[in-house]
Amino acid sequence: MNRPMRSRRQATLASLAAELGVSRTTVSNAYNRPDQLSPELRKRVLETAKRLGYAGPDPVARSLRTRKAGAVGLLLTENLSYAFRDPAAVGVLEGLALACEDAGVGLTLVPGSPGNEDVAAVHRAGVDGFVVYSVPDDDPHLEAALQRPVPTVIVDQPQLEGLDRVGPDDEAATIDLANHVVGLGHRQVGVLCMRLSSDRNDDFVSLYRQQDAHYHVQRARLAALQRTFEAAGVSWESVPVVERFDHHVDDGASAARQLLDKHPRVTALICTSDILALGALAEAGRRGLRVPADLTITGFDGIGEATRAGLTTVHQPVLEKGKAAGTLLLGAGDRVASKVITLPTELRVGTTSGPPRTAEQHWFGP
Amino acid sequence: MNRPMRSRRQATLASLAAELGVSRTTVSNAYNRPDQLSPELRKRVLETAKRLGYAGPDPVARSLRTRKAGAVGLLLTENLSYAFRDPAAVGVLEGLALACEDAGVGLTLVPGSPGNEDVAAVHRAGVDGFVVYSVPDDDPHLEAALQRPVPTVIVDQPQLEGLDRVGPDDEAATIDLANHVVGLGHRQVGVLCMRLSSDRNDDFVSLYRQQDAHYHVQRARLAALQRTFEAAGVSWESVPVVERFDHHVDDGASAARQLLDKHPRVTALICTSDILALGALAEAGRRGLRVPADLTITGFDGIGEATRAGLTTVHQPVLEKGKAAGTLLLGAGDRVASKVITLPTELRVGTTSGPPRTAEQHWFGP
DNA sequence: TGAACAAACCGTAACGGTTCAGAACATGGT
DNA sequence: ACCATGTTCTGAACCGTTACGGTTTGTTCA
Repeated sequence: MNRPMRSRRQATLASLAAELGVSRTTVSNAYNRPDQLSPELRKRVLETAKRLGYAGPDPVARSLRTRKAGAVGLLLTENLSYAFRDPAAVGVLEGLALACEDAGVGLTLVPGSPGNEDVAAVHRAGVDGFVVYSVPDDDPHLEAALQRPVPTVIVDQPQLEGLDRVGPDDEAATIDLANHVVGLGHRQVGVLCMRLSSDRNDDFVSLYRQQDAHYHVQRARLAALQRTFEAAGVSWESVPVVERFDHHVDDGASAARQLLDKHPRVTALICTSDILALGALAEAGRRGLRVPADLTITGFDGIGEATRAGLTTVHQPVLEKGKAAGTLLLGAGDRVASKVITLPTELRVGTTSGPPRTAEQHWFGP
Repeated sequence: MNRPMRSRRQATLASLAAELGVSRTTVSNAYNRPDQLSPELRKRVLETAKRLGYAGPDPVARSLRTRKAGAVGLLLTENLSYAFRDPAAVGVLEGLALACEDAGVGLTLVPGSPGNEDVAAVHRAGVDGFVVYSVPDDDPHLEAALQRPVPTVIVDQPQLEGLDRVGPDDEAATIDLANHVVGLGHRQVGVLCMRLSSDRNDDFVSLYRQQDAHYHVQRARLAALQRTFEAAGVSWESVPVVERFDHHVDDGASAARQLLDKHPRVTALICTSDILALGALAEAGRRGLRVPADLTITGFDGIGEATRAGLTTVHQPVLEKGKAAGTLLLGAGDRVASKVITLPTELRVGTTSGPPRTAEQHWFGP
């Protein structure tokens, strides 16, 4: 124990009132409505409180009475590290925390009971609302949150009718990016993507698995790529897509390795996140491939390290995303219609994208 | 509003009991002690609950009665971004979140009411304990937390007698690093450090300010550097130290610029964090300085990006730090003595440190 | 037959506050 | 002397739950 021993039992508002010979109401007012009692009495109350080691009204009891928990809950995907290791996710967290701080409420990370579908923690969380960040379409925790009589806001995914949501237009953004790559002349491309479903598949991805992905964001990005490349005359079936369940830089590297080993003629690697792209970049270096001369690499998100590495990517305002989610939730009290906020994205062309290697340019020669 | 309209008033345990014609105790038992009632009745209770839109016992009321909030509070420094932008801090957060998840409790980020000393949020937080991360020696929020009748664990700083704490041995680790730099032959060094006090000073630091720093960690690191370099015959007064209030890569770059502009003959830049070092690295590149041929740069923390950049740094196990804080706090219930956990650190020599430039080696020549 | 015991359920008293409608008293205006 | 107004404080109800110590009912077994 690192606290000094107080009296036999912790002081309460009632014991304080008894000690002072005043009513509980008065003590309560001393803390919450200073104008409701004389300054002298208030001073006496506060002094006695200090003497008795009373740190003010119990937050939980107060919450019960006022029907305000003073905190919003954040539901992350089952794997916490997944969220903390990606600066894009951390950015959302920061934005949300900022919004909460502004409103003077806490932000509670609700334990996800990794792996299993134990949803009890969602029911046990003393919060005034939930922000659900990037979970699969049929996530049980989301469902549990919706059962609670508090508002819920979704960030990124899933996209559900009638629910508040904030996120970018993944499809439009990806089309932009794909057009950039197509415009450079690439026709032999490969794709590195994140987890598509809750069953692990660190391997190439079938067309079916792409379309059946449980994660809306990945599904939308892949679909947008498919659409754009097919419009450019590239058969999507011929485009190798490699998936990674985990989401570290090393996973991006190993995915790039796997893809390039099998498809060495690929001239561009489109990654659905910057983290994966950074890994791909490392792998390219390891293979002695010059970027972008030998290989174009693109990311998605626009995290700081990507900018520093000169990565061509789609930047999305993650901080604003978190903030928007927070303000949306905190202002959801008496709103009647659901609200969807679409955030702007920006294609940022860096130094990792360029025309395909000259060896292949005879395709376009005279 | 994004929730369907329930009945006139939210269902409670009592209304459910009334509807069913059983006692509240029984309904409570249906949720908390299934063995205390017949399976049929329990099923009936749960079904009726679903029909009435009752999502289970109210968490706040339950907390009041059981005297368990089911969450621990995290107190960060006044500036949230400060914490989220540094992967080292995020690592601690992740570790702590992991420990909380294991224990099935939430992790609440307590709003710090930026800048001002409004400590109310600490008193309003419904939590079973506090983790205080890296705050100045006299932080009012820490003081407020200690007043609450719940255990508190400190991470990194401050170092206070009789309080639980987890952190590395900053002094020993820094001495290791300094000896490495000294051993390479550097005698003209500069230092980039983080905020030393709550008053902003983006400038060179006086000796007095170094020793009077309100942040224990920075004070310890600077003191260790001073000790080691003076032992090597370097007058510490001649060593330029530049401070940055904020803590982004750009701040490291500008600090390096400021220092090198005034002291171009410096052969090594010791930074008290990897973030600052990464900035210094960028600035060196901008100046056309080769690292380490022209300039040695070192960091502190061992974050991922630093490793990828080949930075010479001191690695500390941030994830374990957070985890240790969590387990320490969660197990603090009936402990009687305060506990201090010192984490191991490791000097990681990368490709950014080497002997000083040859031009100056005539100092040591025959 | 009835004592013993387990299973199923219940009543009451907290848990520690906030809120609201007044009571008691003083002040000032007419 | 009377009423209106304001200040300061109080009593009781209520927030939704769980802990604790019962009671009731049914079964088993000597």
